Amino acid sequence: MVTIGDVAHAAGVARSTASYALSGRRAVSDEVRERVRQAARELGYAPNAGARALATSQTRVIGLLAQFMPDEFAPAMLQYIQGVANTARDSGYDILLSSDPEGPAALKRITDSRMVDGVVLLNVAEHDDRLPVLRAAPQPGALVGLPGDCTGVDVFDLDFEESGRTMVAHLHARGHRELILVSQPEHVIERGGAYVWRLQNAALETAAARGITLHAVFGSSAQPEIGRELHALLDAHPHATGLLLNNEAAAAALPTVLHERNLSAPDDLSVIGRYSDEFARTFSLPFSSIESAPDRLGRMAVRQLVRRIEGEVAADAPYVVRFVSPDLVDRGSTAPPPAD
Amino acid sequence: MVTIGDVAHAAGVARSTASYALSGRRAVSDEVRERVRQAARELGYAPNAGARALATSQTRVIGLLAQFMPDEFAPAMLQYIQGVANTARDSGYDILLSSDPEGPAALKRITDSRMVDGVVLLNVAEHDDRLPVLRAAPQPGALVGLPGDCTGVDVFDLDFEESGRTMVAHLHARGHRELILVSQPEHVIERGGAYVWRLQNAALETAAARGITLHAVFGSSAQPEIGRELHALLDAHPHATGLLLNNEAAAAALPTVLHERNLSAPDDLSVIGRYSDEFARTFSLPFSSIESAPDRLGRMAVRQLVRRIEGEVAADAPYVVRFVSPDLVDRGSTAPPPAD
DNA sequence: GTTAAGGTTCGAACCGGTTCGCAGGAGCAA
DNA sequence: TTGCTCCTGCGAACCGGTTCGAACCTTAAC
Repeated sequence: MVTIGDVAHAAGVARSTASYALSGRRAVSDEVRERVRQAARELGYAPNAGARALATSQTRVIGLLAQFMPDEFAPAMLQYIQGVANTARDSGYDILLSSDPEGPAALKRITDSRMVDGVVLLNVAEHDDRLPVLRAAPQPGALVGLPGDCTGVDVFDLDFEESGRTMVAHLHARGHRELILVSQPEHVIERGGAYVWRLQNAALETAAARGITLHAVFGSSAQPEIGRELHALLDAHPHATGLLLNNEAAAAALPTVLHERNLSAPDDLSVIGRYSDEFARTFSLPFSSIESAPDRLGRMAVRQLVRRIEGEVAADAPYVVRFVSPDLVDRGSTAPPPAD
Repeated sequence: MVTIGDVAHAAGVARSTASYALSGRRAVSDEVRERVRQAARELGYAPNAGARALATSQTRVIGLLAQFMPDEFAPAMLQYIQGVANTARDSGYDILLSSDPEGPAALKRITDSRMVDGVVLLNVAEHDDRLPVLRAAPQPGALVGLPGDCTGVDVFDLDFEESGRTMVAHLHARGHRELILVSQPEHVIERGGAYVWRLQNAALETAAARGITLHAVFGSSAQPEIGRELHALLDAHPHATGLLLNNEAAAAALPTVLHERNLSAPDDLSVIGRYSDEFARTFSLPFSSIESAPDRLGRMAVRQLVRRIEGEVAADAPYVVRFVSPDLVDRGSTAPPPAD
């Protein structure tokens, strides 16, 4: 392989001069700089990443720890990954992806061996095993998802409280007085998905404050089951006029269920979901929804991480916990309740 | 950070001895080996990846070049990535992910700077811009997807010809004599998706050889359109009794279309798709399908790549082009045609 | 008792970059 | 002419591993 020594030799200068000519970190005469660049181009010189990392203790690589939950919808995860990957490379970083089932060990390996300058954790749970490892690591970290303890890391998440309030307020404003909220299954919460609680509690409080009824239930995340559950729910609450879905499987199953009951939204039932626009497109769901904006969250996390890596924020600058406000994407599935 | 020098010092030996003690590449007395290991453990030593790469010219990282097509279904892509990532780490490799829209430049950067020991290309097109770059690189490469020219790389793909034959033969064996094949849209083919042709041509030949009718058409990959197109198709060919779908959007839209026409599979229409089991689960599709096995293909590609990296196959060993035979996953959507 | 063989360990060089200190030369003022 | 500064470029050291050759010490063989 062609090294900077070869370039220097071809240009008739010392290695150090070639390095300075290419990096611009010290003044070099115009003439020499041009000769060096020319030589580098002609020889097809590309600096060796390992050597550079060794010399500068910078890898220009960001670690991305994704955990694939078998019961989670793939499109959303891929959007997170894309948001992170694209933003990273716009900032001049590559991505080291770990989809490791046992995340903490992988994280430790990657940070200990200095393969990365920083780390993004996706899908962070309430008590996440990866967090202690990340805090002990010398590299900065950014999370997507809100853990119980946010010290030492920058955190980005959707504002689930606000999402819950918005969903209820939206339907209440249109005159609905009895609503059903289908959350994700309990095992998602047990796994650390506290966001399910956050949305549900905020929704319940809002409903209580406004004096309307909200039936909150957990639904399965598997397809045939959730369909049956939705039927049962609609049977059990015949006077409910609004349906809130914080459960992607339920949203995907609902069109069929409505069809089978010969109902349509918003004429018979107003519906609001909570999922990404991409998800809506993939399943061609006609329901208005709170946009979960995975790409945006991924981008924000990387941006902040890069700022920390490059020292644009002081190492002791306070850590950020930022909630992005929910956008309600109107697909026309809400209206005043039927006159009855 | 703690270096091997620190470990050596703590154990009272030379750096080289510490290195040999840890790597086992030369004999070291039991006593010293134990002392060194002990010291490494106590100090929390982890070798610096950059330094090791520099010394050994091995990074133990595999580059993964995924191209996200906006009109492609995310779940499948994620499965490829998972298959690659999991197999890689079982073999002791990490993954450098590039989702670069402009793949060739990213590939060149990664290989030139020696960030990776080898490369896996996903979603390879008939004439793929990344291939010349890969051939010029010093690292070996493995592809998922069949390009026009396979020289210099190992190639893995589903056997689309066999898939086409199987689909037609399966229905013919059950007595069907007029079939419809919905392929992916033409722009997928123009982009280099020759596999669409491969399946379609094989299906047409098989139908011709068996003296039955096959209407082959291209369908959109967007949701509202493909639904209308399916309706139009069924209108246009009222005597067709079998439907073959090499188009994921069509498969996802079909349940609704059937419902709207008050048809059901297999009683009124026999249906076979071509998509992954994961895809079927995500959309809870009740149709039998040719399994596209993305995880399996990803795994095969990494396995072979690792063999080449580690020199288990001679550098001049012939390159592999392997087609995996299609599995037909029976979900009970095929039967003899209705008596009529 | 000398020599050969074998097992251990050490020191030095190397991988390919970056960076620091210094030296040589030009330009300018005193 | 001397003295100073400024501009360029060079050499050497360093980052943290790995690996080669040689030296040392036992032990065995003749």
